Amino acid sequence: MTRQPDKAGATPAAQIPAPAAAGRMAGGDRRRQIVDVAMRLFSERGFRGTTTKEIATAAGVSEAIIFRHFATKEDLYTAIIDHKACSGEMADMEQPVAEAIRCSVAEHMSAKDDRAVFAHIALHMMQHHERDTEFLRLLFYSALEGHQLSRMFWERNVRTLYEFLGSYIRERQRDGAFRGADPLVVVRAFAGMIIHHSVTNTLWDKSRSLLNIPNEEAAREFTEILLRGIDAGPAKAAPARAGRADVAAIARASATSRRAPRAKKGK
Amino acid sequence: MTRQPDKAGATPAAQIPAPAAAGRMAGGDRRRQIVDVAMRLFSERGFRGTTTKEIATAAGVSEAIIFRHFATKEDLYTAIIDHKACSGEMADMEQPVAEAIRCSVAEHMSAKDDRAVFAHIALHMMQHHERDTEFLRLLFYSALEGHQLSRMFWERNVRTLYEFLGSYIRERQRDGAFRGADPLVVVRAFAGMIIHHSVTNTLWDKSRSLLNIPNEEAAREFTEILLRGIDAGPAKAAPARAGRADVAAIARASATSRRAPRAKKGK
DNA sequence: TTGCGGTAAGTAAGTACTTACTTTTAAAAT
DNA sequence: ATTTTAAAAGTAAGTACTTACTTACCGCAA
Repeated sequence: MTRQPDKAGATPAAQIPAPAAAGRMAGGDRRRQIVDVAMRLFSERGFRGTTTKEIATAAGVSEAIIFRHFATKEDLYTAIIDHKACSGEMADMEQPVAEAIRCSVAEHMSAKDDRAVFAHIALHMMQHHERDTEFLRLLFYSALEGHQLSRMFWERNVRTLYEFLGSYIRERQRDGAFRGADPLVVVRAFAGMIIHHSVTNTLWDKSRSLLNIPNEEAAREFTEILLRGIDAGPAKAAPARAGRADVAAIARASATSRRAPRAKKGK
Repeated sequence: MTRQPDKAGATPAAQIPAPAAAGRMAGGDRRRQIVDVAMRLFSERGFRGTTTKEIATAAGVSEAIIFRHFATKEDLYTAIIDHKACSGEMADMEQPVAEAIRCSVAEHMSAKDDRAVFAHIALHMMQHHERDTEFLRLLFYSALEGHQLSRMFWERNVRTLYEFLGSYIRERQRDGAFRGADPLVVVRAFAGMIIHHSVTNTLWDKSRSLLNIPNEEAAREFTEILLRGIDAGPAKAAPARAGRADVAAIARASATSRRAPRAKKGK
């Protein structure tokens, strides 16, 4: 098996996607364009999987000008973070939560219209994910590759969402509208439905071959499940206590048989 | 900024993690060991981010040995898939669903003990994810990098889960135990809670700083939310119809203002 | 003695980053 | 209005090193 001349057998696609801008550009514009191109490529192939040459070609310039604008490839990444964190007036990274809050969710909250509150948040998140697939992929690559972006997003966004929704749930629990349950677990359940749905759609089932529903329907159904799920109801006790005991039982059982396959090499 | 002598400033960790086996090995053993090591490294740094040199060093052999066993790096990846798909009697890739089905879930199903059914599946999946973090990361890298592994897993595992749980839900709907709702959406909601919880724990919040609960508790609460969420109940109509109409409204509203930022460069 | 597990030392094509040099542009000096 | 100037935009061709993969050659047990 002799070596093939073009070694890019792995991913030959997206090689010369857009020679882009032709003429000379003002410094700031070029810089922004490079960040834009880099973001796209990093989201497609990851930080390690993207070469500075590819970025240069896609931006329609020589490699050297990338290093005129950014000292290192690493710096390009942090530039992306800055760009996302504070690009003008619409900070992308705070959009999903912050905008949702501002945009009418707050009033629904004071009106205690639970369905409207949760459905709005769900729909907003889904629409955001659908529109900015690039960013979702970037986030996952970032988490896997251990870059700052994911940590920053987690602290700024996810934490905020948990606190925000969590405190609303606590309030409604005090109202007697929701049953007693750890609000953070409830938020995780809700966020899980939404985010997993988005991730599935953008990462695994792009063709929607398994499940193809419009965002509004998904948001409505997820909200319905969650709200019925945490509804205080007419003091209805959990019918089957067997389930609980049983879960604990199999937990114990399989905890013992943990060390079976992976014990082979020291350390 | 002069070039540093060791350029590995990006990720200096895990460079010489395990020189591993010393002496000569039988062909088959060595092969399996290499696959094992490669799997670990691919899950940590991705396919593109892992060099054959690193794999060789971690396996305690020279690089040439790797290419004696596997024609290309790509081949190593497919070997991982084969290893996962049909390693002896316990096919790892079919474990989460298939084993859960065999192991007592089936009886709970025929007994129509919904809580036991869902809690068992949830707990089983979570435990599997927790034990095999490596595989979870591998799956995500695979999805992002566009390798076969993720597609194969999706077809073999996720599809099965959806069909399996979906048909049970349909059955219970016919029984009048569950309210009418798209079973696939319900499965997505449930799987979302579980998988997002696992993914969060292994990818984003490893320290559990946001939410730290044992798997059994998470499984129990997620099950509770889902089952109450789809319970047929005493024919209780959805209280606030406002939520539904409203969701459709904001969907329409934001659909118009879609093309704002990303319209700049042609393709 | 031969087949197999193993290695040292390549090789060609990347890979991040530099250097030395040319062109464009826009404002200050004439 | 023209010339000067100088900063900034740009390039071609490196540099030092990595990377996937090869070749030629060991040593040892059956």
